[in-house]
Amino acid sequence: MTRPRRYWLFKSEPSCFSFEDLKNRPDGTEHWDGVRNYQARNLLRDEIKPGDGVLFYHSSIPEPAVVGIARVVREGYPDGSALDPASDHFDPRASRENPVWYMVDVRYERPLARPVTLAEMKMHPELSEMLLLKRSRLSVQSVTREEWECILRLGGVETIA
DNA sequence: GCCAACGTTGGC
DNA sequence: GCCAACGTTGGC
Repeated sequence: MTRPRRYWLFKSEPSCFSFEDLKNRPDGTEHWDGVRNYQARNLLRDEIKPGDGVLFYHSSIPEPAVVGIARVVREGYPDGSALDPASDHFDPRASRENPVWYMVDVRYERPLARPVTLAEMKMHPELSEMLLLKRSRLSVQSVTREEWECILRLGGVETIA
């Protein structure tokens, strides 16, 4: 297990797709599709690379929290759900020539020994600059190495060396 | 369920 | 290019 080069936080509503759901995938991987925000799209298309670390965050629940760690296993490629009229994420502007939206693949790595809640993050001085606390709606966002290590520590996980 | 924040759309 | 209207997200 190598140390990730860069770190990210991916949000998901567990009623839609949870960390457990990722764990239960036959190969532990999932296409991170359906992201429909340009800033997040740019990260998925251009910045997020295999080997990068992902904090898996559960949103829109009574106690929002980072619950586990995943790993990027495939870099950005066109999000086919935008082309599928049957998909909730269908976008008539997207085409094969101009995919508009991108996704990456992530793989389950490990749960935190205990979830790190949003309330806890808000109280921790080291995390006061986290994008999560400033731009709560951005569903894919960067995390600094210091923030990553702080959250793993709070979550009872030894830093991946 | 409410509401603030914020991204997108479209008229001008 | 501005900005009002509108839609969505997400914490509470």
